[in-house]
Amino acid sequence: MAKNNAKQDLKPISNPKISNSVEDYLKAIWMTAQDGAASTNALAEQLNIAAPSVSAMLSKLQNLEFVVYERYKGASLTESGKAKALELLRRHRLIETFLFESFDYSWDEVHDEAEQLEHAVSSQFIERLATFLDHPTHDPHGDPIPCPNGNLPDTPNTALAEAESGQSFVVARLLSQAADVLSYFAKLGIQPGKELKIIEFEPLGGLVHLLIDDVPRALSKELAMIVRGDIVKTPTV
Amino acid sequence: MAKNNAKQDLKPISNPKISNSVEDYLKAIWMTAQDGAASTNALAEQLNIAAPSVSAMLSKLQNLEFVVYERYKGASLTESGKAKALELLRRHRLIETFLFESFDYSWDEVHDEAEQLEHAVSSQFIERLATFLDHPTHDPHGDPIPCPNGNLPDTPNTALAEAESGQSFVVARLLSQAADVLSYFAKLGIQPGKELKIIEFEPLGGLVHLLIDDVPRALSKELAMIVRGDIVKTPTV
DNA sequence: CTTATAATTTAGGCATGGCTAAAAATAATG
DNA sequence: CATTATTTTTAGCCATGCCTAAATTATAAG
Ligand SMILES: [Mn+2]
Ligand SMILES: [Mn+2]
Ligand SMILES: [Mn+2]
Ligand SMILES: [Mn+2]
Repeated sequence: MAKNNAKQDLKPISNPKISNSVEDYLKAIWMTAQDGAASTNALAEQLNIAAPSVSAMLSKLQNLEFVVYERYKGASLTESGKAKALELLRRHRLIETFLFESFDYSWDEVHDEAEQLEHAVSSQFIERLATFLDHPTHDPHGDPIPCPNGNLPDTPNTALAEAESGQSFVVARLLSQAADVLSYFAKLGIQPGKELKIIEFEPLGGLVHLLIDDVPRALSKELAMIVRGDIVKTPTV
Repeated sequence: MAKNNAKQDLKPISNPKISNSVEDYLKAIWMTAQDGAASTNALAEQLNIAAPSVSAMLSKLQNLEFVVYERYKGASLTESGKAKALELLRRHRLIETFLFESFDYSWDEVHDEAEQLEHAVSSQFIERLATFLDHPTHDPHGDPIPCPNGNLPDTPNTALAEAESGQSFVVARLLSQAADVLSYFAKLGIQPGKELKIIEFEPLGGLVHLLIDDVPRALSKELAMIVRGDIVKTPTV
């Protein structure tokens, strides 16, 4: 008859199972500010939660020592908070990879499912999953998967918009979580691994003309900022 | 800026995402009573939740029309409640099968993980999973996996305790969720698919002596009631 | 440097799902 | 059938997270 008698000690022994919400907040802080401070509004926006609720949660996270928070000045992760955030990010991206590779999820479907599953899986599950997938370093969007120790694999990060006429560009990553943006890229055939040939940049509007699978296409500057990768001087033969 | 403005209409349009708790209660009612009525205490026991909490939840389930509930007389599932319960059971058992087959989970580890995951996966995930596993009919414990329409595949259900000296018995199912019981069976090599030879039953204590993988073993009557399967008159050659 | 605007916090609620202690109903027993 | 024992419900709390409306504080403009 053990029941739920945890009652909470003053300093929780160690693993009082962080709630889904707390996990998502920590991840959001990391995504918004990495090592800097994330503002209340930015987090409210990211999480789609009203600002006062965020305010309250930031105080709570401070008590849990996941965050350093000063009123009106935003919150930044402590070491322990950062570790939790990266752990969740690892889970999220491994799950996305799995859904994409093994379950034929489309590119813009993986995120929502992973957003839920990330909270439900055990660490045993995650390590078995990593093994099953042969320890991938990047997810289907090209985002780096944090290692168990929190290291982030290197990731090419030159924007397509920074390339020049005549160059080739290998896509490594798409810096967007918006489903409509992602499926638009998918429709164009722009995905990690794909090689693009830049025909030319328009002088003023910033439009870029390029060849995707030998088909001529045009992309706005905004979208060309989202596409990240490497410039290749010597096109593959 | 949609926010969480659902507010709940009088009759919820259709899918206001049932909570984990509600799902677990419905499953517990099904497991405790199938089509009959489950008592408050039985559910409290199953779910490891205090009886007053169960009482409150049963009223709530009645309002949601998942249950017919009369004070002091227990609750029984409505059609809609039963459908939800079987849907969850399907998720649970498919997930257990997956963990066992693809992730090398041991037999007694699958349950706890599935207990969480079952609430987090979408129906898209579940149908992809079913395809991935090639539409299994039974989980690693031999429990039938409900079909999407709620049908339960047939399952051999003769207790080992009902067999007779000299007969062979093919294990199909182990009617227990207790991790210690399951790992004890695992240690003995008793698992779905295994063929046992019954040497003899002790006349009074009910102990059964049998051959498992040609090794002589003894099993108590209690355990022999948990092992379910088919009696085979003609041992395989 | 004052005022208008924007960001953030406080105040006050609400829903969900737990708990314990005490009352009430049902079931079992002499 | 009266009394005890068991089961179940009621009453009263609490924690978590979310919300809106109303301060308050910071920031930007004039
Ligand atoms: Mn999430
Ligand atoms: Mn991703
Ligand atoms: Mn569950
Ligand atoms: Mn099972």
